[in-house]
Amino acid sequence: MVAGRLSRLIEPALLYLLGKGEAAHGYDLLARLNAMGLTETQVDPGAIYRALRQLEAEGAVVSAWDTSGGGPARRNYELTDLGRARLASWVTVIARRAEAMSAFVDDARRLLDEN
Amino acid sequence: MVAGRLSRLIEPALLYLLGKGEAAHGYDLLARLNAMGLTETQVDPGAIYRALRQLEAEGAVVSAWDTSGGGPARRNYELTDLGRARLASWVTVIARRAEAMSAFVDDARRLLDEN
DNA sequence: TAAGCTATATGCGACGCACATATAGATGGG
DNA sequence: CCCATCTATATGTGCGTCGCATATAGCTTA
Repeated sequence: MVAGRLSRLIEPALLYLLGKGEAAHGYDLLARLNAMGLTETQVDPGAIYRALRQLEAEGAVVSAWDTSGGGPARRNYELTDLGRARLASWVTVIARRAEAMSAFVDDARRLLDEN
Repeated sequence: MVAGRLSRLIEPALLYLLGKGEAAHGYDLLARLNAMGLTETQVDPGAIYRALRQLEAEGAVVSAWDTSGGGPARRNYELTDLGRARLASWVTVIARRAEAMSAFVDDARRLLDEN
């Protein structure tokens, strides 16, 4: 019942992973994002691909097909300067929210412990 | 551009405020919720009233009309045991998410500082 | 009596996902 | 050789949570 969504963490997480500079196509990012444990459930592939395309439409990333390796073609993504700036914006927002949430948790725990 | 939604913080915040036991009708909760600073923008009254009614439908709160005071009638809300349990569930979820977000912020800041 | 505050409520639409499904190239086993 | 499976990208659809607008109505004050 009580679940809690991702609430727009996919986008900043993708920007972060791309900022780390390793090979970066969607399917790989999907695995790495799941490994980060930011999310409570497995991340939906559809959400990844859509987020990447929107980020590209906004100029935060650029992509290029890679047909060199075996298997189906990969769309490789790279972070732009605008993308780095976008990540920085996200960080301040998320930091503020994390702090507010921690404070709330402390208050609520105190209340619950009172009984 | 970079905004970040409430991501389901209204419901736990309401449960918390009701748990503190003070007079509790929607309009008052609205002001107190805004004072908490949990949200980046002002909370929408519609969201409050809808959340309260849904919580009542789920048995987490109960309400009663109060026509004693001046001004329009107020619908006073009270937390149930089920509501307290619900708040406890939320707290564990939010604590985990806040921790993950803090860790992400640290990592991302380290990455951005590398330049 | 008109404006403004208190108080509750609904309509509508956007956005971000969850779940399902489609496609297709490559690879390995029976 | 063909079927299953893995890799990889992509779209369709629907739902929940708001954000914004609007409606209503009682009471207060100028």
